[in-house]
Amino acid sequence: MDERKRKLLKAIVKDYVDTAEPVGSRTIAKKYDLGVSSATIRNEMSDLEDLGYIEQPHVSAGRIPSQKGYRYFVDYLMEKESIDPGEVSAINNLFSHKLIEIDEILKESCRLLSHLTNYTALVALPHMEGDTLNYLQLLLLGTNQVLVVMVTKNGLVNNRVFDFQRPIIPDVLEQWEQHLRQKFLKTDIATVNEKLLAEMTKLFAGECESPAAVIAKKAQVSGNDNKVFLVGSSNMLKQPEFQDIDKVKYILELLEQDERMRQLMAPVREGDVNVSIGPELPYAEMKECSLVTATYSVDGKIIGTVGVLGPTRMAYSKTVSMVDYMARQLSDIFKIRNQGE
Amino acid sequence: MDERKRKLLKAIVKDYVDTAEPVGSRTIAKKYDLGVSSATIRNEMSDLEDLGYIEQPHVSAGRIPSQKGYRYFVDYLMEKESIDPGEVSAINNLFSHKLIEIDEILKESCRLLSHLTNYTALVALPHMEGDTLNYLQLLLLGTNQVLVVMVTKNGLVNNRVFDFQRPIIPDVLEQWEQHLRQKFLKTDIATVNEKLLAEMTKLFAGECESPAAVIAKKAQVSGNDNKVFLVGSSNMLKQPEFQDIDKVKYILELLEQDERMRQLMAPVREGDVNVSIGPELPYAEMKECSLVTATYSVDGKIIGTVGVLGPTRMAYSKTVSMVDYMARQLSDIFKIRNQGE
DNA sequence: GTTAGCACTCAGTAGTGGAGAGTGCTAACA
DNA sequence: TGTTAGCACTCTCCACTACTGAGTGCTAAC
Repeated sequence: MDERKRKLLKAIVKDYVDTAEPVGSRTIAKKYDLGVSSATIRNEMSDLEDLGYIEQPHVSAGRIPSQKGYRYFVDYLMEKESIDPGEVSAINNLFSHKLIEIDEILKESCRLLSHLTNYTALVALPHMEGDTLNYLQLLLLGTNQVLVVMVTKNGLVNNRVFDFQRPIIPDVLEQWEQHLRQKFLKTDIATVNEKLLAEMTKLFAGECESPAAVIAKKAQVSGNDNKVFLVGSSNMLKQPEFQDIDKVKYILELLEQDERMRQLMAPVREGDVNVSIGPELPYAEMKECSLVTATYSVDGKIIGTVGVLGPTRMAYSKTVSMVDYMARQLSDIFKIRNQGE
Repeated sequence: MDERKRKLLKAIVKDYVDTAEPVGSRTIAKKYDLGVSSATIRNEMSDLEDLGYIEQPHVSAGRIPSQKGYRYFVDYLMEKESIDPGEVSAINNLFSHKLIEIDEILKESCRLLSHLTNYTALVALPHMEGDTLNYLQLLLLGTNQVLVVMVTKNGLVNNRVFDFQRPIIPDVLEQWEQHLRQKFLKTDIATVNEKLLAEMTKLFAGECESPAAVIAKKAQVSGNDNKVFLVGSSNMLKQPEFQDIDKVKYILELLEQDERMRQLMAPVREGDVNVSIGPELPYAEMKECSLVTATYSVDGKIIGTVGVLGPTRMAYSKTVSMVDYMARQLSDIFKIRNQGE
């Protein structure tokens, strides 16, 4: 790969991303100033094809970047693009204290990301690893109902209502509370979830009305571990490469499967933006898609992921900048929140 | 409309729903036992077309039902279809106490409805009209933070954390609590939301750290008023009439607009199943769609809506039964929940 | 090593000609 | 008067063909 080939590959990727049409040698010669004629470009393109960076849909068509070609572009050729000031302020606006719930902030981030990139945006919610139980209170609602309030260090509040067969004496309730507090306060959430059920069953011993399965579920501190927001799946339909209903149908069906999306958004590595191109993605249906993700974190601990899914023919540079910026902003927001508490 | 025309229209609708192909007179004569020849059917079809119940895509094609034809079918011809036992048990299974959160139940209902009908399912979450504040407690988290827990009669739990500039004295907190309880317990949520902010601002007078907008939002009992679950939009792509990307693109874009979906799911009338056919829907993009909705309620009060969106060429009978059953089951669930309290 | 020129390939498009489905009309029939 | 068989007619759909244009690879000259 000499310098000229690199320039050529870059030009091919750029043009193909812009036009969605296979790029011919004459087009390159006219539009991009490589200082050589189309014949030379033809020779170089032939080399690039032999090397596997570009391919030809059919013999009389131009070339399009291969997965390897995109990978090379993303790893070595892509220049960092600065984000449009209007777009920066749109993102900053979002975080300017108008929203309270973490959920809402993330949902709106997702919406905005989709809107700014014109692709499909995904945001995986913060998970609770490393979080601890900071507060636990049992409250009597009426005579036969107990409300359990649990608050974690990171500000996650959980409520559970338990129905009992006979009235609860406040003194007993306080005993229970003391007991549970001693056992679980300052404990990390994983341990709480592991042991709280056993403890509660022991305490409530047969007096609680709900079936065992319900109690089991109630005795868990549940967070947003499992949630993935997804906005703009209809943007897929706007891409010229997805004009085929069957192709796009499988993609959209996949997008509707929360579990799959969760796996897709599992954090890869911290700090950096990660780009997965076509066949690098774990689902065959997405072999013509690319995913750009970045993690957001607090205290160096990854707590969630933001991402953008589009066609492999994606505006990588812009998308990477955007996802990166959004992730950083989210990390900042959570830092501010945690300081406030 | 004599009996024979009715039978004919019914046959045309049935066949078109099954095959998605315009129905010809010979097809009817062969497949449906009307006791007359195709020539007679042709004459009758010509009449039905004059009356506006069916139409011809082009001169040498069969007939398809018009919006008026579907309307007549739904209002007068459709027979109530009993639901497949397997499907009934699938629905009942869903409600067999495995899920705790109302949210989860509704989300799963939506998912199931989409899965059973093969169309797009919508569930609008219960709103709080008529609900009252049943419980209010202020809890000290650390020294500078107050957790406000509010529980409504219908079991909606709300938590709000307020940050204060200086430590809060427990006695003061109790005073505040007494005051707020006197003012708002047993009050309906609308009034609470209207007046709680003013009251809190008065009490907390300048000591609270958050900006005014955040306090305002925190001083609201927020429910699920605005949420609409939507599952199975990719099912739209499976319909033969939606093989045209542009058509389906506009529909999917519409489905992504929460506000629009909220309006679509605004309850129409109680108890009954409502069917909106094509142009009867408020959005032009949906002129080839039909929506079947039913409300679910507690104590005769509508609290939410379930619905199924599909092509106008919809299996109305089955869909109506399904939506109806699901709505009734949801009403039952909420009744049981309320009795439990 | 670069370039101009040229033959060649192939997707895409427009035009053409059945084939088939379905109708409307007419005339005969019960 | 209502029903039916028959037939001409219309129009979509599909396959086939020819043409065009984009783009290549190769060769020979610079």
